[in-house]
Order: sequence, then C-alpha cells, then structure tokens
Amino acid sequence: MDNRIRILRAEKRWSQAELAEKVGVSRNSINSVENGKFDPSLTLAFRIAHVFGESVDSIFDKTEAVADLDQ
Amino acid sequence: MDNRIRILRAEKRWSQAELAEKVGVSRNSINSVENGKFDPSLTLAFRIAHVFGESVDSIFDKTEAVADLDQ
DNA sequence: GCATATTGACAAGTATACTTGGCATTCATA
DNA sequence: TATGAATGCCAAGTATACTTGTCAATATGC
Repeated sequence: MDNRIRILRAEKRWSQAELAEKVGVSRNSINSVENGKFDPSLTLAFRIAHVFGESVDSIFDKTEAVADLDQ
Repeated sequence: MDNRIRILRAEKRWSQAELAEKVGVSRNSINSVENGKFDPSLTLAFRIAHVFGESVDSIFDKTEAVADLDQ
C-alpha cells in the first residue's frame, strides 16, 4: 500500500530505527511497511499517524484497498 | 478497538451479512470487528470506511492504539 | 404460535503482520 | 582509509486477522 512515511520521516529527520522505537515495532516492520512489502495493522497505522500528528487517511493511500468495491 | 460500525450499519439498515458481502469478508469477520474481538486490517478498515462514505479515523477509535505513546 | 432473519459465539485451519537475527551496500565523516 | 550510521533484504519463528462451518439465542413478521 502506498504511503507517505518516508516523506514524513525525512521532514522529521527520523531514521527507520527511530520511528520504529517511537511506535513500538521493529525496524524491519517499518522498513517493510514503508516499502509496501506488507500493510500495517490498523493499530500500527494509528500509532504511525499519531507520532506524525496526522490522520491515517492522510498518510496511507486507500486506492488499492477499495479498488474492487465500486459496483 | 471501539468503532461506530453498528451505528453506521443501523443507519443504512444493513445486516452484518450484507456489510460483509459489500466489503468482501466473511460475516464472522464483521461480527468480530464490530464486537472488538479483533482489530481489522488497515485494508479492511479502508473498505468499511469506503462503503459508509466516511474516513477510517472517524469510524475507528484510536484511543487504545496510541494510549502508551505519549512520552 | 410458527417460520425466518439476525446475531453471538466457538473450533480448526489458512494467510499474513510482526519479531529476531543476520548480512551486504551505501553514504557521511573522522 | 576506515569506521559508523542508515537502509534493504532474507529466513524462520510467533501472533493474530480472517475463513469455513456450525449451533444456540433472540428478534421480526406472518
């Protein structure tokens, strides 16, 4: 799933390891989510949004998730 | 995780089975998410938000998810 | 009352998010 | 140089989202 994590992280000048520590997951998880290897849980999405002071909807791109829903 | 699915579903007069069919998961999954038995994936959260025409952040309550993040 | 729809719940299996640990590459800087 | 920080990636294990199938309890309509 596309997301703005890398950009937001650059603005804050946080490494993947720093972000991982802030939201309480492993660096590998941040790396995998950031690179679209797998989607975060809703809980992790909320935690990432929280530390950046943004909404889940503004950080993660729902396009692929809802692509097949429109009648 | 607290959420407004039951209320939104009542407004639309959709059964759990109807909502499940719309978002492409089993009725058991909707029932479990609605009753807080487990949290939805971010993808499912987006799909639920989409069929109700709302945002993920407005439907799901992030309070528990971010409870331990504030320094 | 009777039939049907809806919901809550459980068990067992599958898919996937997430962990730990490690290794290679790149970049900055001493 | 060389040393460390940051990133990408892989493998194997654990945790949990989600499925199918089923049953009981409750509501709703005839």
